[in-house]
Amino acid sequence: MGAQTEFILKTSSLSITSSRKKILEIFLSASTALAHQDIEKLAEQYDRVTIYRTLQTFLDRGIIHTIPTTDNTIKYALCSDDCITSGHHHDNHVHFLCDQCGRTLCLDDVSIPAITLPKGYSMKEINMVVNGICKTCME
Amino acid sequence: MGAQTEFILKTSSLSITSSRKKILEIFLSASTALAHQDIEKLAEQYDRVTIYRTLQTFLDRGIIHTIPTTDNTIKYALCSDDCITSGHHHDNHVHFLCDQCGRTLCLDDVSIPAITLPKGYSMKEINMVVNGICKTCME
DNA sequence: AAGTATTTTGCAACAAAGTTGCATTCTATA
DNA sequence: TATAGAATGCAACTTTGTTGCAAAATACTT
Repeated sequence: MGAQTEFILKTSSLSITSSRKKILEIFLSASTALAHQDIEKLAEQYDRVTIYRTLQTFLDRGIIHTIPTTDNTIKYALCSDDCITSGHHHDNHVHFLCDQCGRTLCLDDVSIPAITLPKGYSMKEINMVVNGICKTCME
Repeated sequence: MGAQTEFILKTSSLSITSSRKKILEIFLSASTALAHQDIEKLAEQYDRVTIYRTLQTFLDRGIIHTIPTTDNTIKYALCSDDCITSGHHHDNHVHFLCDQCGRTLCLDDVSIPAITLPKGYSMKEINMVVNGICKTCME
């Protein structure tokens, strides 16, 4: 556990601090994407500002990525392995937001289909987010 | 112009007020999706609270829809005609966010491809947002 | 067309979310 | 282990969003 977080930090040439390890652990043990607020609650020993700055650092290094939502919050999730090790970010799966339990899930098995943009547009990133009821809430 | 905004309000059985007309006019003459902040600047004669409430009302009636972005802001855009008149909201085109000029464009001609969710998931809404450089900025 | 019920607005106060500068503490490295 | 550089915590601040309530505007009835 500690080893894994330290490895990720070293790989991204970030210095190893307890707040970074803690926040990484939170992501590693989370089954869903997390909002800033979620992380604040789970890492309450650290200052709000530290969490803002740590999340920003992780985004810059491609350790985590953001998932856009329609409710004015941003959710963060760990990038998959190939996403971390490769130079730039590419996250090719669909995200699912459950309207009932509020969780944000990475549908790793559902990849984003290709689209053709009109002439003159260049694509850098693509996001596909589905709202609905998740498997757990349907049962 | 005034006639069009009043028609939209009447169709949605909303009372006709100057702030609602003004905000609708802003949307009608905008070529891109707008953030709350944009509307505040363009309708500065009205209270911030009024704008929040008006946008919420328009969302509830399906006059406008939201576009999720990765930068923690929500953008609003007019729904297309068939989107207004039909009972519930269905916005089937891809949205484009230009990283250079910051504008959010509705790519009306690019429809969202169908995807298959894993067993047990039900889909209510789907959003597809592309980041990159828009046509105007590429020239 | 005037009066009235209802809705909408603006204000004030507040709560939450995010940012910045700076002094202190911690980490990496020689 | 000493030190340069990076990260953290704190305080103060700005921005963003919310709520209650009185005043004003709108819609409706006669």
